[in-house]
Amino acid sequence: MVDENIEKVSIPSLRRLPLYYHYMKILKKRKVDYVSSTKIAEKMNLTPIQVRKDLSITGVKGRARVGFNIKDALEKIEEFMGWKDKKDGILVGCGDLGSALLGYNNFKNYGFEIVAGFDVDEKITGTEIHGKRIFPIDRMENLCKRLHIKVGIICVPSKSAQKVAERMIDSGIEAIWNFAPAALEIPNDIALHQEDMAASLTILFKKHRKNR
Amino acid sequence: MVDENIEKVSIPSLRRLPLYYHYMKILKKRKVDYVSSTKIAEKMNLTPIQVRKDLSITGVKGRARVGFNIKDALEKIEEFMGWKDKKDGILVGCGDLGSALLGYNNFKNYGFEIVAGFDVDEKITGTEIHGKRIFPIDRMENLCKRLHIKVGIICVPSKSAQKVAERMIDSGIEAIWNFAPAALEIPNDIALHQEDMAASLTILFKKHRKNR
DNA sequence: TAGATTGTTAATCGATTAACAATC
DNA sequence: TAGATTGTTAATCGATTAACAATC
Repeated sequence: MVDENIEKVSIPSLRRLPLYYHYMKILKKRKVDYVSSTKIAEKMNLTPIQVRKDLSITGVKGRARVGFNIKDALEKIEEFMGWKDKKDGILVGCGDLGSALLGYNNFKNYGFEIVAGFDVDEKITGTEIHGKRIFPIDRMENLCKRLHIKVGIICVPSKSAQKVAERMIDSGIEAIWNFAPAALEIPNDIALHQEDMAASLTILFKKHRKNR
Repeated sequence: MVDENIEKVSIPSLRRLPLYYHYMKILKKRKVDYVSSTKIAEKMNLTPIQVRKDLSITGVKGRARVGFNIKDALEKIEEFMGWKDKKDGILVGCGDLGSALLGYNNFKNYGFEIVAGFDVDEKITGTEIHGKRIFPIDRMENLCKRLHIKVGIICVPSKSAQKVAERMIDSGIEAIWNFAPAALEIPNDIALHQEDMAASLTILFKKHRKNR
């Protein structure tokens, strides 16, 4: 049942669920116990039907006239999103953005931890950034295989991104989160999520233009 | 014609266009002049039809049997995406992530520039980060109004995000790029783009799980 | 009870894919 | 010329929205 749903969930739903989650977290802190789809929808300019549909994939059940139990809903969202499964990852490219991600404390709330950083710059290899050790890139394969690490984050300049991706794949990485503005060419069985500042900026600008 | 299309373009298309762009940039560097939709589609596991449909919204015309002129296509994408229009923005919350964004050089390729940072921490106000001056948050309204700044980036902790958003709106900001994991409640006429690490991570994990 | 809210089934809307004539 | 590729129109697919019975 749950496994069937995993296949069926749409990307837009996966983007909305965290918003409901953040909002319900705040309500929980305010000691609120229940919230209706109407209330949630109002806050984020969506329809109540959409909120109910999204929440229903997580398996949470609401109560007519009352709404959703916030504690339950938070639990179910965490479970469905896979935030309860612990996952380790490594990060390559410890420049400004890479360093920021190494220190991003919120990852642990989503079951994710970056266990090490890699870089080519000998000035930073051997040091620690935000408590994470930084290794030369030659050590990646050994470390990833030894610790069975499957998630890799790319924060290198675009022109090195493809090479780093290939090296990650050789190291046994199965899921790549790419922050470099580069179209990676990788096999079909490797999961790729592209974080694209260009796309984000453009979506923001287009929405802005539409409003005027 | 162009203005009609602006309304019609889908978010998924806006996310794909930068990928074609990055890829064509590389080809251009390699002195390649033309590329077919088939070739592009192959590289990113899409269909050629989808690539042609996406490209057609930008107004670029291909040539049968030859494909798309890369120089033309890059030009048209830049134009359509609004990367040629110069836009200034400010950033609030100069912690790790905020600092990284202040130093993110790629923004200028998309016509965007962060002109100043704001923070509550007196240890950093008055200093510069990556060449950008950091001001106390009280100065935001005056500066934004004076320089007609319409774009604001939020990099503060979640619990302050709502307050910062409201302050931005008071300062005349019309488009908010929110990196805090918080569901902002803002008027309908303010553009909002939520950058959600939780959503990104989850999409990556789900793709990964599906592959196995 | 009355009425607000859920959850599900059906209808609509929009994006992707297929088909194919036009073109180089 | 033959055949690869574009661009457009039509068909399909999937996500959103509407309708409404069930429920508390």
